[in-house]
Amino acid sequence: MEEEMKGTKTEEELKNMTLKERNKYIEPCNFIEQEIEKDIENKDIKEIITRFPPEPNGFLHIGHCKALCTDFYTAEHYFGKTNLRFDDTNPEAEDKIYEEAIIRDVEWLGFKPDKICYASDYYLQFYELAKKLIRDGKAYVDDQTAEEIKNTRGTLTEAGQNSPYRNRSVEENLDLFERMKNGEFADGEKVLRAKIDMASPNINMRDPVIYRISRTAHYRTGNEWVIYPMYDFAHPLEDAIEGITHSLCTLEFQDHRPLYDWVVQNCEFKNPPRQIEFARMGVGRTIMSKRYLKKLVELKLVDGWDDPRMPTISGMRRRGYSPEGLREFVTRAGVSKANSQDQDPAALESCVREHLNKVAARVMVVLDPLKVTLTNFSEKFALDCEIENNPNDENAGVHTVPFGKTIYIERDDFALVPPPKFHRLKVDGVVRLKGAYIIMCDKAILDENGEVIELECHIIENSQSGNDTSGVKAKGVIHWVNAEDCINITTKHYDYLLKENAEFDKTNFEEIINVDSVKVNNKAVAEKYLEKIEDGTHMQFMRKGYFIKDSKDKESYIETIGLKDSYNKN
RNA sequence: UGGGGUGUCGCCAAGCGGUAAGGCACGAGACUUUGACUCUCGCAUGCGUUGGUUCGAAUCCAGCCACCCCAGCCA
Repeated sequence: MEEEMKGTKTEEELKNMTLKERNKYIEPCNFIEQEIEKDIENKDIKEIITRFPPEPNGFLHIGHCKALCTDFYTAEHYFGKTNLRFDDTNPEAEDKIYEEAIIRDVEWLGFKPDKICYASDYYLQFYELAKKLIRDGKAYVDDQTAEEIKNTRGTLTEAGQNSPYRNRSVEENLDLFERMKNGEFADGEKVLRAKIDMASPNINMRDPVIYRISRTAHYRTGNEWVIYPMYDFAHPLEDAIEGITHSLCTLEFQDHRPLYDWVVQNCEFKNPPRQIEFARMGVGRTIMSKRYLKKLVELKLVDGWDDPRMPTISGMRRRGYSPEGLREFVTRAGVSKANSQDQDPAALESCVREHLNKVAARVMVVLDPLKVTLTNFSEKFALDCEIENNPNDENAGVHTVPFGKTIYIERDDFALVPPPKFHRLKVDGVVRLKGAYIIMCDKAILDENGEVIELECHIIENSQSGNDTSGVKAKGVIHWVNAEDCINITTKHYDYLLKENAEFDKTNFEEIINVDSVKVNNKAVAEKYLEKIEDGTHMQFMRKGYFIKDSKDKESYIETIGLKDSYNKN
């Protein structure tokens, strides 16, 4: 009965319902939503609120896009909200430039946060809550060094030992913590620890450090604080303070969940957020570790965080990937708890092509030109060839290319010794020039090395595109450029960042990266229309691939991704 | 050898006791003035493994096996 009711309501009707009523009509689309559905049934939740909580210590990459989609789409599905929250609790690593890049990327991807907030917004509350834990006998100041704490934490199979400072009085702890805050101690001299259980099989529960001293200036709060809360303390509180109902994170935080719940409970929040973990998404033939992406940038092995080979959102944007393509990729990948392998880059590329095929402006560009002289060209063959701007968009219109006596075709569209099933140009063979005439090749002119340097062809009478009465059938259609009416351009082609079959394992970094992964081509010629196309427009160089003008180097065109090619594959 | 997780086609992934969705990749064909796009067809007698329960198991139970995560004053 309920099943039948699902999907029978309009957006508007659903919007006006309470979460519980709406629950009957909304179909969960992954295991997280199945859990949310149960929570809506069993708890008193008014609105689903999630958060995307990056640390501003690097640029977002395609893996973050998965988290972004999971956070935003989940909330959206339940007509809820999502906060963009910077988890800025470690002043040593964080910077404004990363914050700005993240905001830019989130926006570009099309996500609209309900609000933008910062862990540092709550520093005072964290501090007060820490004092509450101390007053309740649930936290203590530890004088041990980092080394000592490490040595008494125990191992995976042995329990840890209690700190000698574990049983200080509330008064002493309060005093010491106050003095930590006031800067009376050196960095690392003291920490605040939660008093939980040094014998817990879960190492995260063995009196975790929740506050430390650091005099590094924070990029937002400057030197206002010298004590900083640790992730495990701050994160659950950030969620609770913002009223987050579902705190979605990756699998490696599963072991932190008991601590997360401990913090929320002991700080006495009445509507505790629920942490749910899902699998990270990786992509093959690239590096996704933030640390190593940073290294690529620092060692100048790439042209910054937005190098078109980078798996960063900025890099993919510069390369010409579209937000639609990226979001579709993540959606297709799905959400699960399985520790799965990397996605095949072909899956990403498929999504990128799919969207670009719908929107790209078509233009004729010859990447590797071969001169063709049309020996019988005369005024009667003069023609403004019409080229559709986008066959997938009826409103896109056409542009024209003047036909002429001398043209360029793609070098590999001609073969002296044609392989089987080659239906492009060969001596005594015919081919159609896209939007123009069918031509026949009479002669190939070679240089002293036997390289073809020019072709002499003639135009077949009455073979004009759209008005062909010649009776001649050409199997192939090739693109071309008028030598009298073209521009020279530079194109850049990129290979994968990682060598084939190379597995990134953090020790072989320099050997596995593909150092020759950029190829610059200065020979390309394009129809003049290319100049009229606005910067930032996705283009398809017909029969070749999708390109976009480089936003950094305006003199060149970046190949976003090649077209599929079932001929050259064989 | 402690704890927390996961194992379904080459890859991702549905499935929630009634007899293996879908996407990518791949293969065959149709169409095509982009060898693109689109379309059609094919692609797990099998769900880590071994037993058990059941009329019936990928789904429930038990035992094995494999892999991932955890011993930062990082997040």
